[in-house]
Amino acid sequence: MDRAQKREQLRQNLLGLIEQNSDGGRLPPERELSERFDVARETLRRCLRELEAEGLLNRKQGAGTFVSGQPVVKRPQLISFSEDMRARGLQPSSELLSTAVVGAGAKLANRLKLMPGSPLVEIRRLRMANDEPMALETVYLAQSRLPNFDPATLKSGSLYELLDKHYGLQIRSAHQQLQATVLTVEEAELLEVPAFSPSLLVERTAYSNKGEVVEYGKSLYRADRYRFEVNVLRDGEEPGLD
Amino acid sequence: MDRAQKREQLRQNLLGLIEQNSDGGRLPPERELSERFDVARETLRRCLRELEAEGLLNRKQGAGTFVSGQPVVKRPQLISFSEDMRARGLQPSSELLSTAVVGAGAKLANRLKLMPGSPLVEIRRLRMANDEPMALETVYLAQSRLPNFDPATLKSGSLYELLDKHYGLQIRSAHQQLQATVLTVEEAELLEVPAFSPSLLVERTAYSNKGEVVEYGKSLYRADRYRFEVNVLRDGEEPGLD
DNA sequence: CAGTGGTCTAGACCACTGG
DNA sequence: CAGTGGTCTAGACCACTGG
Repeated sequence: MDRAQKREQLRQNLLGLIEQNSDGGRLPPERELSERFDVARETLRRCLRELEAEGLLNRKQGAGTFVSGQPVVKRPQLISFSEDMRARGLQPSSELLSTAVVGAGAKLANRLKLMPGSPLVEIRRLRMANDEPMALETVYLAQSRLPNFDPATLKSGSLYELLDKHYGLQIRSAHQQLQATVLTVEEAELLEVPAFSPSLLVERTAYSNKGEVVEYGKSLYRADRYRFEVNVLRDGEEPGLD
Repeated sequence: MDRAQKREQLRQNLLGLIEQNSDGGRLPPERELSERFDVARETLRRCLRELEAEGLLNRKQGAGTFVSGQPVVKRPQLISFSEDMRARGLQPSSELLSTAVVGAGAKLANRLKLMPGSPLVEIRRLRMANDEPMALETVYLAQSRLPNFDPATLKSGSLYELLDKHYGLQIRSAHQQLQATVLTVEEAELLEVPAFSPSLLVERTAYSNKGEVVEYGKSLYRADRYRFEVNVLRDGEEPGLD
């Protein structure tokens, strides 16, 4: 039998045990399990660790290994504004405020990993939900990656879709930073709230599947209409570290 | 030397090596490292696995272990305020503002899945980083789960630790909601910022390993000193799943 | 092919739990 | 205190890489 298959087999056996002992049940001790399934205790433990990381098990030193009836927390995903709004039951739309080509300043050059002064496409959009302003978004992309870019295509569609279809750029991951801020008079006007209203500022750096920075953007969300949600798990173990 | 300290020591040594071989450099082979740092290869490997999961290393069978300059998406984790601050290189501390027993109103009863009117322990703390106010935190727990609760123990320690040690309650996951808001005069005073300053409001519902709601809390973070970070992946891809 | 990381073992001892 | 999970070891063999 193949080695890799051995751990897979063991995993299946353990999953069987977990099914039988639902919610709160205790598994036999590790030494007994390792003997029963004919694997070394460390091999068994590695498998148990993975199942624990997936939320199926719960181990406590000195006490035992328990089946946890807990639903697994879903990993947060990168979704576009449109997807986000639809998931909230709202109808997304956009108003293109401006597009421009600007030279990258120090900060933007750094974020996008470009030489300072590199030409950037700047896109400003007012993002609406059920025809009410929800967020003010400014996005920067390296112009060199977008030959013959036509801003008009953005009037209705999604930026990510455009990047994918026209330029083969696929966003794979993003780093987001959230902070609270206060709107300027101009921003407040666009979002149709009183000047100096609070706002949730989301900065996003998006990476392609090759690890290149594709996009840097900042969105100002209306504090009265938008909440950001995250589900998180406790503990350092990542499932399947190897 | 303590066992746990041994892996910590090893980790520090490896971090040192990583610093020296920046971006793309190759680490010595595992067998050599394990000899150099006087640990078993499996121990070394476990440490390497962790560093890889954190995105600092990149291992490839047959080829070697490389320092990765690439941003890797880290799974977001539920961490306590103290852990959060330490990760940011700041020294956490707390000032206990008040503890009280209050009856659950409709909203709190709903959040904590209790009958309205159930007694709740309310804990208010000013959380500091490097002795400067960082956040104002209010936490609610069902009193019935905390027999003989002594608020004094909270003066220095971590709430999660207390829950674990004294009551066997382990937090396994949480749902967090973030929004921007404005501080009241009283809140601003405690946080030592001007009245009506913006603030990042984080609401958290924490679940035990059995799926019960353990804690509901809200924290007001100083907008000028705190950013919340999330890394997200597009689509179903999970890094490091086996 | 030599050299690398990946898997697995059998066994020792430690740290914690709970009666 | 017996029993549990947690750490670590020394060594074997496998699977893959790259010249």
